[in-house]
Amino acid sequence: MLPAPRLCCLDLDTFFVSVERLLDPALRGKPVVVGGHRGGRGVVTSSSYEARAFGVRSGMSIREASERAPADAVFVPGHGELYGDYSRRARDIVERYSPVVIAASIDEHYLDFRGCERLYRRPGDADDDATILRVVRAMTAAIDRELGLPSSAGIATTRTMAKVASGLAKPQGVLMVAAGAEAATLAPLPVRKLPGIGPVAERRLHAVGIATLGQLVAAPDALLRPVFGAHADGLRAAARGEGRDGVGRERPAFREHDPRGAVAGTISNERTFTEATPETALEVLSALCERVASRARHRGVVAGQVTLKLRYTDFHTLTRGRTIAPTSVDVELHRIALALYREARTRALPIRLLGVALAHLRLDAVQLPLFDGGERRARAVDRVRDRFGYHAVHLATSLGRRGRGRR
DNA sequence: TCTGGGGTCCTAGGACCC
DNA sequence: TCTGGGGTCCTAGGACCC
Repeated sequence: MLPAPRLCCLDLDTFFVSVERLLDPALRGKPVVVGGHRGGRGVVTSSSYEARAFGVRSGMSIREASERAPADAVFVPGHGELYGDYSRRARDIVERYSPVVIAASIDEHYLDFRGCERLYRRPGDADDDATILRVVRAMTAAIDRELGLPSSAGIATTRTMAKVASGLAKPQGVLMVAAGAEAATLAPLPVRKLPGIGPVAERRLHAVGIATLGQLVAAPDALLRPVFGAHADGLRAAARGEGRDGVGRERPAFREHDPRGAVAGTISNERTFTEATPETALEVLSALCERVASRARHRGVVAGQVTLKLRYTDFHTLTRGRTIAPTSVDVELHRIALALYREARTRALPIRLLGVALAHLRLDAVQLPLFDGGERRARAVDRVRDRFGYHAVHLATSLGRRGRGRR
């Protein structure tokens, strides 16, 4: 028996633009570009359908978007702080409709309706599929009514198929792909529409004459194998709409930590310049370390690994990382980042980008939990550590870590 | 298409240990 | 001293996503 379409991808339409329109209703109906001021530097993070009609797309440079967008288009830098709030409010609504909700990104949630059919059934529903479809429509209507945000949803037998369906449903639509209809739904689509096929894979496929997912499914092994090796079979299966069921794992940043205190995810901060002088680079490096250290402390974690990212003006990019005794102290992180920077910077070319990333995060036994009074204490701990070193301050419970933390 | 900033996941080689 | 194989950690790079 075929599995029923019960996995749902709920996607907020042109999310950043929609939030900007809540803040400024005058933006409604106009071409809107979020990401920067007209003519400035940066890239488009979101554009309205009116702007897309002129060829403005996410990821495009603001400069190019400025050339394409009509005169009445509005460019806004965006309100990054607010998007997370609206995302959480959308999630609160979504959670009323399904017991299993996974946040995949700021504007995308996955829901699992398996086993919910009977709970939601109404006399008028023709069958279980109709029940789920009605519930999902009610959910997007609630998001629109309560938050004023448009959204779309796809419902299918696999998470990937649901994602593709939500894209096909936009704007403000709901599309269910019936069990068994996956391959036929995907076949006419360009290969790029399949999650997992990015610019590189797309280029390689085009090079061997494959443009659509239907062609990918039909492609002989001899054509795919030289290009994708062992991935060829998986790629073809994905293009047929086959995949694991279930909604997958929660985003690491939202995931619970494991019993030993390890925390999933990374914390990073980077900055792009047109061309940085060595003095600027050093100043920025210090600022980046302060930022990631501060964010780590607010999350109540220490980092066991620091990675420095460096891009030269010719776009050659390299990373240098080091495993360290876990810390979230600015000066400690800065000392390591500086060493990595000196190690990485072998060329005389000016620098285009600098980044600092923290990984191998774990809960900080010293400053947990980090609420109101806790934050003041953490700051005090930081001050002491800055003067006397990390190991100057430890709770009894964290002393056991010291031996293991050292190399 | 002259290219931000936040991420996740995967691969692959080498070190090191048993 | 030479020869293994497996497991795990570390590091660098790259593809991809929103």
